[in-house]
Amino acid sequence: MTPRKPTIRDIARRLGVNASTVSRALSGSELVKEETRRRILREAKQCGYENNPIATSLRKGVTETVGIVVPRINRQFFANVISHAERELNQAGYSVIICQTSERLQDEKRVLKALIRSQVAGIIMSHSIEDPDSSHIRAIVPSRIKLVQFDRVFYDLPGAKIVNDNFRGGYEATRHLIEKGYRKIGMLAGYMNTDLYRERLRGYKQALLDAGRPVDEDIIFLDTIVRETGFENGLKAIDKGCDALYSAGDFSALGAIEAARERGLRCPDRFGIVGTANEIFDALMSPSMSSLELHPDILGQLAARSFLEAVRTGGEPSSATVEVNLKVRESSSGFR
Amino acid sequence: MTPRKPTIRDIARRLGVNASTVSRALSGSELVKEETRRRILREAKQCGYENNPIATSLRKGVTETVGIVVPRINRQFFANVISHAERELNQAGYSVIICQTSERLQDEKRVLKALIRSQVAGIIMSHSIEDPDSSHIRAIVPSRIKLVQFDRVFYDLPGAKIVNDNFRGGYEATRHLIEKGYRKIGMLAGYMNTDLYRERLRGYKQALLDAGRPVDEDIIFLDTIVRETGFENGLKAIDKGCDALYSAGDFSALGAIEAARERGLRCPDRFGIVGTANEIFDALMSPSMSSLELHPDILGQLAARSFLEAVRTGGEPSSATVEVNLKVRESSSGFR
DNA sequence: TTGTAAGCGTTATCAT
DNA sequence: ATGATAACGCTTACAA
Repeated sequence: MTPRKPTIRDIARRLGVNASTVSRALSGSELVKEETRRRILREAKQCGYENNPIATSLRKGVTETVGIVVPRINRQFFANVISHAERELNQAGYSVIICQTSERLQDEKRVLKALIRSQVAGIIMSHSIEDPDSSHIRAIVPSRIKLVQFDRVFYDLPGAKIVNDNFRGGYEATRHLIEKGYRKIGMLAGYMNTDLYRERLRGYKQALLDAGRPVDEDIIFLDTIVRETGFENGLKAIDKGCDALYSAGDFSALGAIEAARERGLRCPDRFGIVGTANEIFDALMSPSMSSLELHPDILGQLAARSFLEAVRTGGEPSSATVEVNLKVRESSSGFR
Repeated sequence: MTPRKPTIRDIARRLGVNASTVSRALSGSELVKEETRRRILREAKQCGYENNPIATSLRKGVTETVGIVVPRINRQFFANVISHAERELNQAGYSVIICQTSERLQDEKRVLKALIRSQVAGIIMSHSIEDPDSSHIRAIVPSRIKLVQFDRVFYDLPGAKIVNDNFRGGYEATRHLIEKGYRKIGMLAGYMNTDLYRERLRGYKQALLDAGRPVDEDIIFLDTIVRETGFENGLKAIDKGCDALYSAGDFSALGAIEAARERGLRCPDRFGIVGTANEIFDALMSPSMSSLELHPDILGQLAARSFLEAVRTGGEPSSATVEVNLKVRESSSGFR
């Protein structure tokens, strides 16, 4: 027999005060006499009272929950962002609802609607690769909800944008390959509907220009960046005379190394490559892979803090750019 | 100016019926005249009505939410379980709140309490390594909440247990090493307060016994299984004459390979190893690492379905054991 | 088949 | 400083 959980009314009755007084005492209002407050707090603790957040939410019209929306929970990068954001938010008393879109526009709409409907206080998201633009997000997310985008962001939406310094990253990776003596450097560039890939590409081009080299659109591959396409485009790049590639992803970089092997070019002697994301396997492969290291932990933390700060101040969440850094390993150690 | 979202009362008023009728119609009750139902549904759709799940939850005393509790969100294995469980649950209309314990008992208690307080319908969890036993879970989780444990489970708790066939896994991995000609096979065994490690160890021992070999407790390392301890214990094992190890984790296996290298033993010729979990890097390393492949996707799916089925039938969620399979690669290809 | 009314547990408003 | 009261939006006996 479970005796029903005590409510503020139970406490009120036992102490001969009114429920509203108990509510005030519990929520730390100034308008309660010190002694009354003490009696209430003691009784509450004593009878194991616990606030019912659902009732509070119904009354207030908002929950202490934040939705995190990512393309895939099980991608290392996103898992790390989520992990760190979750920690921050939990510490601040927020629950976290996690949703994945599987890179599908339809799913993104669906989960956003579900989050809104359950009255989350904020949404921290990285949009799907399928999104043609931000219009559906604008249409679904009401202005009262704090919106924090990270990694893949739409600049025409309100709210915070927490991003990697992708321009800088593309620039450094490419400059590094140039310095190591590679002559014809192509790029596995990713999807141009996503800002972060456009930025990495821009960095790549700028590095070439700054080194007085031509930009050859013919060796810039605007394609998905998975292992298979990395292999295919790697072959094409090599056949077009490339002796190095900067890849906007590590898996496609992996495919490109396989392509070099397929063509009998030893990496790094005859073919250099730099990937992006510094996946665990990069350091363990042979040759080990140079890669642009991102910082999902910091992104997650900043995203969470941006939201929390906005709640505290009542203002808009604030944006940030996170530094990236190049992990130099064997795969780009120089043309010989 | 946002016009307040329509409620069932708004619909009721406009149609000249009672709110309760609208509620019934929307929840698919039989007790509504076909025509009335149609009018209500049409009006609801037309005015963009959306049910407020918070009000429903307050009324019913339970939400359509499931809590998933794991030691770390960003561990590949757990991220995969979560990802697949989330998909199943979302499809069934459930939200998913994800919590991590960082392997700490205190955090586990905290998040469990938070989930209970927010009235989740079920909890899918894998307990923390720090847990001495199941008593805190029993104390916190009320019987009305469906409990589904996976991977790391306590058998003395009610509810479902979805586990890998760890005994079989440990057995197969060890038998494989025996067949490949390794003579003295040790084990990086993990934590004995966790059933899954006990089972893998049991499998290891049984395989040795079945092959007529002695079980030497001196080369069974009951320690954490991370890269560092894998290295340290790998050194010890080698110094005790081991020429092979079965490791209950891939990272510790990695450390052990490094230990072999440190001692000048070539893997796999003079030192064989089989890891566990089939992490992505296993296939990319050199030598590539043999590993016991687990199936987090299936675990996640089964855990979610077990919960959903229990809700449907009103009964207890049902348990399952998932097959594991050995991925044979270079690191165990034979003593020479 | 539909309406009435009470209530889930909390908080905000107004009055005292 | 406290109390009374009315919501928040929905569901469910019970009545009609």
